[in-house]
Amino acid sequence: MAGRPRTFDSETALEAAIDCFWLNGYHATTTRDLAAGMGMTGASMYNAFGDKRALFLAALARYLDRSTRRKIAALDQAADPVAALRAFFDGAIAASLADRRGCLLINSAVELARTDPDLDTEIRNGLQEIRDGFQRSILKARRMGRVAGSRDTAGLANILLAAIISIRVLSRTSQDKKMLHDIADAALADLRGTH
Amino acid sequence: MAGRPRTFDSETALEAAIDCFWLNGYHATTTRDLAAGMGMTGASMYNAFGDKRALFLAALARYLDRSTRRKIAALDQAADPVAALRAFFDGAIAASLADRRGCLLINSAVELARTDPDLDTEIRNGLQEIRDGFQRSILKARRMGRVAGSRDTAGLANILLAAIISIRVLSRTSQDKKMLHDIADAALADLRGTH
DNA sequence: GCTATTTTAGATCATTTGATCTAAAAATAA
DNA sequence: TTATTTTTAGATCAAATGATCTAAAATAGC
Repeated sequence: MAGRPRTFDSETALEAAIDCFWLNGYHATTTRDLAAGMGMTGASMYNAFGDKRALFLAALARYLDRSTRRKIAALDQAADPVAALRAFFDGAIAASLADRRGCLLINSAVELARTDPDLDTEIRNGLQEIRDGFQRSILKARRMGRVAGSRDTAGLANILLAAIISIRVLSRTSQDKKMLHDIADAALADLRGTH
Repeated sequence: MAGRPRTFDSETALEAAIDCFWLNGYHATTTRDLAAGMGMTGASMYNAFGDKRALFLAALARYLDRSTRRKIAALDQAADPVAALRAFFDGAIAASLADRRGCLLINSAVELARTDPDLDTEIRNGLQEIRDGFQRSILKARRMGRVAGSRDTAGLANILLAAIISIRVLSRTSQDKKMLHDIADAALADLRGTH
């Protein structure tokens, strides 16, 4: 177990792969695009990450870890769950206006749903984690008296999930800031139960 | 201007092309998939519809005509705009549960946004037509006293657009009927301004 | 230094893919 | 019939694509 040392960092390379897939989607990204973007030769890429599908799965898993899960964790750690949800949506809108690639998870859900069992599980679990994170914040808000006890927290979580999905999808074709805020505001107003 | 007669019907063939692109998306659909699905040889396909991109544009345009625009027209013709919007969402949810391909327009927005100016225009216009159709129904409802005069009708239209997008996206990965109805119910409740 | 091991660079392979070509088939018009 | 036109069938082409191979390069352990 010696051997020539790698000239690349695995995590940096995987980040580059994320960028490739994120920009053009799975099918429109070639293995040459990937190797070039990752700054390595095709052989090294296949040696380190396996085939294109395995690389995509690794890239999506890392994206979920360093992006989606991090934001959900911020929700869980926030003292004020309603303010944290507001910050979540404000951040998502700002990110969507600055970077029009949308969300890799949601893009993948649309492009690749039901093409592969492993991928399907990863996508479904990713969306479920977002929904569950929302629901935990909603439950916390309810315990704090910020959400009426009669409300269906699962239903409210679904509404927030719908909002972030539509914001991410619409931002790929439109830069209408008001529209994105209309969507987020309505979802958050549903929490309060008032307009 | 004589010549051998075609053995296929153009509209039937285009419907078959819609089905191909709808099932697997643009990039994952090969010209051989298309020719086979359309029941013709590659040469006939290229002769009648031009290249793959042109065929996709024609398929998307026809989809918008026979699917999206037809539903918007039903909204415009309805005597009761609120009931019509309810029917629109109920129909979309039923269709989404029966056919998990989602909506070709929304799928294309995610897969192909900003890859081609013509395509971009078609997608943006398609989404705009839906939004404008919603807004006309909302304005009609307001004139009938079913929506408070103070509400921002453009904002409400955005909320309905967001709802249909998220329903169509989520139905590709989930068959959770309650979730889809939660989303539609919340959007329609926003119209009324009550919960 | 020598061997074993791993990575790298670039060529290369076998398919796939978008697209076209050729010739036969099937119609109309004269 | 004959000439003309359009479509069809299937082969075919050139490029792109996913993946692999070979040989050189670069390390650690002995």
